[in-house]
Amino acid sequence: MITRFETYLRTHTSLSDEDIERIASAAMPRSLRRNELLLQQDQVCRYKTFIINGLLRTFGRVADGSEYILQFSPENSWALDAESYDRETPSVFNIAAVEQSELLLWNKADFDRLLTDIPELQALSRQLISRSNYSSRQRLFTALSATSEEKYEDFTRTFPHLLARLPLHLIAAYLGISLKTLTRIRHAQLHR
Amino acid sequence: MITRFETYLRTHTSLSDEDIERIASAAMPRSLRRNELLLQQDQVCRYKTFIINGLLRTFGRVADGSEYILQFSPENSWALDAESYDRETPSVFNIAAVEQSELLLWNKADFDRLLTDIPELQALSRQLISRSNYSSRQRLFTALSATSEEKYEDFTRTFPHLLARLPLHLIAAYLGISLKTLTRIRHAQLHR
DNA sequence: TAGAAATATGGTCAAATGACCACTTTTCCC
DNA sequence: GGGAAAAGTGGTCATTTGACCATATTTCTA
Repeated sequence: MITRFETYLRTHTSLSDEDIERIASAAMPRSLRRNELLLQQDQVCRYKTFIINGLLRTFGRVADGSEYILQFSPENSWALDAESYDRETPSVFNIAAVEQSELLLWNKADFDRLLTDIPELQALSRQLISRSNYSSRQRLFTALSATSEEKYEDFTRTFPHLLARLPLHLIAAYLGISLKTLTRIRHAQLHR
Repeated sequence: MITRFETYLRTHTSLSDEDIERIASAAMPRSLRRNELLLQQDQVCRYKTFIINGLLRTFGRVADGSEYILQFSPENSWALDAESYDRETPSVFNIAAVEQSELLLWNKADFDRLLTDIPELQALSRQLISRSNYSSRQRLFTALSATSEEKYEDFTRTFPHLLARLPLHLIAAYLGISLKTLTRIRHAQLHR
């Protein structure tokens, strides 16, 4: 289980075996059942989370109770509410499991120490943050400018591997369109 | 002119006079007329830019030529395409002046040196990047979840000082709605 | 394995939105 | 100062979208 994480580190960095071992051993394993929450809004996000297998979603709720998804985090990726984690303030978002998932958690104190002690982990961390920021910027632009159909096509292009694992209403919540609109788009694409 | 930037640094950091002087003297002044471009898509973003006065917009174009605005940068803020600047790759976005503007530019080599030499500048830089990321995340959520009217109200709440300086079609391009819809919202709010 | 819950699709209707056009007022710049 | 461009508003109509409802199918789980 932890081996998967070690493999991830080995393929994404050139960290020494000792460092990898040190990072991995600071983690707490956790599993999440389908729909179980990892982080609830109004709580502080206390952990940096690596997904070993399964699939998480980060989402927010609006006044009427409906949910909109900011991000999906499949195996070999990370999940956290960065603002809440960094500033130790209550989160406005939630993180929950879409599928039964296996996770590794680090609390902030431990992870910060690893970051200061292991420069290459810091480099990886920065790289991940940057990439995530570039892609949210791109996503914001798509959200502003694309039609519903373009948004769906963009999604299928960008995350082909997630398509089959997600119920349509979650894809709709990610695209910011109604389930009805999404079904219509799919229907129209069939007859072409 | 450069004094304004020095004042900015003094109120946002506790940098020494020497450091402030060093940072300021590495900058190139530049002015931009209304609608003049600072960065054009397909070009590499070579400068970190501080806005002394005036107002910039960062925007992208879609196939049909219409524009959508990612960000406004008024005086005492910064503008750049982070992804293009960091990776020295062609930008997909443009930056242009909404009003006649006075800027300070640093090229990457110079600014990187300042960052390594002056830890507190690095701290400020990190803080600015983080804040910008938190707010784009929040903005993405609004773009996904809010109605046109809610988006406009959110905008007036968040940027009351920009309202009077911006023509409506630029606000519409920022909200990702048509000018017509924006006019309708304003019309409806009058009769209430 | 049976019942319950989740999922996918479709129909209908009303509301929201955008495209296109016209007109007036304001602002800009030569 | 004056002509041109930009900005703001409004009308109309077609399209898109969402809300609500129903139903068939699949999946989950007790």
